[in-house]
Amino acid sequence: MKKKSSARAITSTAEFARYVGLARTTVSRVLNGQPGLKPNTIERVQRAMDETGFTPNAYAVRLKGKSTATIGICMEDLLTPTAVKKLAALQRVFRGRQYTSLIEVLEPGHSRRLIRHFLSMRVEAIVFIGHFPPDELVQRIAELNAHGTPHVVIDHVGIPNAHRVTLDRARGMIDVVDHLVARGHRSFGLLGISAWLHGKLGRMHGIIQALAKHKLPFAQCTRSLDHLHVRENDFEFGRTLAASFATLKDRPTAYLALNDEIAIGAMHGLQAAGIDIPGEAAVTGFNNQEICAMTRPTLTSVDQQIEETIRIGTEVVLSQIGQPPRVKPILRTIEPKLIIRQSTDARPG
Amino acid sequence: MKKKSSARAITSTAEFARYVGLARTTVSRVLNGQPGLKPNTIERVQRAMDETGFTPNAYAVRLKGKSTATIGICMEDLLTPTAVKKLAALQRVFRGRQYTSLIEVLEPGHSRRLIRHFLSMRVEAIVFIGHFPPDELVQRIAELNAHGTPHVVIDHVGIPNAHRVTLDRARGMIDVVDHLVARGHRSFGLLGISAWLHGKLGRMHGIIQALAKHKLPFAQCTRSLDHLHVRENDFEFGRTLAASFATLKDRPTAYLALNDEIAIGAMHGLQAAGIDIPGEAAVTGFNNQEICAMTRPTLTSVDQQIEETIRIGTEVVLSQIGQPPRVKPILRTIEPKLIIRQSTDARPG
DNA sequence: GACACGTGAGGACACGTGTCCGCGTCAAGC
DNA sequence: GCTTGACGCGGACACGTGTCCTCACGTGTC
Repeated sequence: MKKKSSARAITSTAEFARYVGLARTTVSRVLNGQPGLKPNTIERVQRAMDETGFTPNAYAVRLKGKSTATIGICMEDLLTPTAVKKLAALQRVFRGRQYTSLIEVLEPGHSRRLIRHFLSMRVEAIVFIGHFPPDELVQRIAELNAHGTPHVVIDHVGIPNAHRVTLDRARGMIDVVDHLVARGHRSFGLLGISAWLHGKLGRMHGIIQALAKHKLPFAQCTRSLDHLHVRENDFEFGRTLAASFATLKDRPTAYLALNDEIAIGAMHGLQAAGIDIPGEAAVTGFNNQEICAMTRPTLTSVDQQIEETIRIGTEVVLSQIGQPPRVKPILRTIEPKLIIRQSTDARPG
Repeated sequence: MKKKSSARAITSTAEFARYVGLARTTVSRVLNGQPGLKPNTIERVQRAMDETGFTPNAYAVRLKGKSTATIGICMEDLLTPTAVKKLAALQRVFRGRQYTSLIEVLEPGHSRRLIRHFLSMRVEAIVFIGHFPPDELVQRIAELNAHGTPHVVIDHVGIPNAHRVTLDRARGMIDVVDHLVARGHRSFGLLGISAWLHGKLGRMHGIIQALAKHKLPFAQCTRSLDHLHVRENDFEFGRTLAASFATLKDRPTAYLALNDEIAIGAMHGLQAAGIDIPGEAAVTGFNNQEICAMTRPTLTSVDQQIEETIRIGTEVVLSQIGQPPRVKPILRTIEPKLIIRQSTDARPG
């Protein structure tokens, strides 16, 4: 409060101790909460800190060997809502456990430099969120393993050597197909869902499995027009896809989209062609973003269970700290949850 | 590549120098790119770094007095899309200028602790993004000023002592009203827009100004039902507000919403009451989020010009570094931009 | 053979902190 | 008056790095 005109900020405990009129060691003991100090002394230091705004130099503190209590978080970007929701949840959990987060965005081709930055900051673990060039990530994980730095990869495919937490997308699509079949649908348009990615946890695997269960032949019951348009996985991609489907004679009655944006685009495309949703066509998204409740009709989607994903993820990564390196990669899967809304709430035809 | 079985990671240049077979000082000179070294020596060090994954301890480097090149970014939350977009843009700019960002979310009541954390990390400046408890923020800014640490507050009202970059919301609403008046609208419903905030740059100020320009008496031409519902500034708030408006005999033909979520909720509420948009009612949002292009009809909104805001913001904050403290707070304003879409693209019925 | 020059070794110090240790000082209790 | 604690002082060392300095070694040149 006393402004003090502050000639210049105090930058060391020595200087600060002179200001308070105590020995540097005494001040240090106050700051670290050691016993054997008079309440009066403690209060003098507290007051002086408020007056001067002095803070111990974190770099010197960490240097002396105290744990850095820092976790590196490596993001693909900060643009997709789901990625950011994961980041927010993650930072909240770490903060609750007294860890500081070091958040960085990875530009493809610079992963090596970024990891080196994390290591130079002596992070105790690294979390990867988003999708990265797989060969680059595999390489970095191998280096981290050799280096003994714990890690976890959140929901990324094709990184067999990594500890990871992955959403069971197959399970999600099984629920979607079950739901639509129960509503009477027998023909399905696939929007942006292709076979070339993922393994047993992949979407396509779930769709095939579910159709087989209902004795519906995959080849006859599904249709994809992805090859007709530039794949951007966004609203516009969904809209043009749907426009193409709308021109078909025997078009599917249900449409499964890779994500919510494509699904919403598809709804626009279908509606623009005069097709009623859900009366004449059902549409499903994936990710269950807030936006799903704001469309007309509201959009049935699959929720990623982000909170639980992050909870498990932090568990996986924190359990490695201070332990000998694991030989076998950890794999935890998360069950998504189908959220049914208006866009699938009618029987076809 | 060579795995090397890595007994344990190398943690100091001394140890590393022994590994390479050079003197510590020589290694240090290589790492800092000093002249007078044989290419062969440099290459030996590079190779050893690749083999061992050794990285210099950042805490020791910074301790020796080298600038920390770190900027603290204080966020309200990581949930709203606009806040996150600002964060992403900010980090990108700082990275391009070789600054590291320290990103933290501020929980109300803990601002003092957070700022102390930033200061202990010896950040060279602090950026605030989002809305905070004003008295708390005013206090923190005063402390930063006394401490000599540069700062900038992005788009926050009621912080007169801070350097800040603020969106001219009045300008945005003037453009909105001009547009709607040109389309023939004369009566306006206000959704979540109240007078109790902001000054000359506030929305209400712009609305009043614009209506006056068109000789439309404010009291007769505008209507607010905010008091009827719990103010949450979200989709549901907009929906219920619109439902209330729909029951009015002489309801307005145009609706100005505080943000996009309310606007979209309002569109749902009006449409549910059988009112056609834009034929029977026009709706405008604010922020121009991606979602505006995904609704039916697409939503006219006001773009925050985030890129420019951040560009100016970094300019303001970086210009303070290494300079004597400014006595007068800097204030830069940003002109928003009206994006016209379907939701206002008709003359009232 | 003397000299300059290029290259690297190795010692020294500083940065700000935590912690240990021995030594004063002061007050209370006998 | 003496002992005994409680409390604080001040010296010392370590942490890993950058930088400066002196010194040694080798090579090429005159």
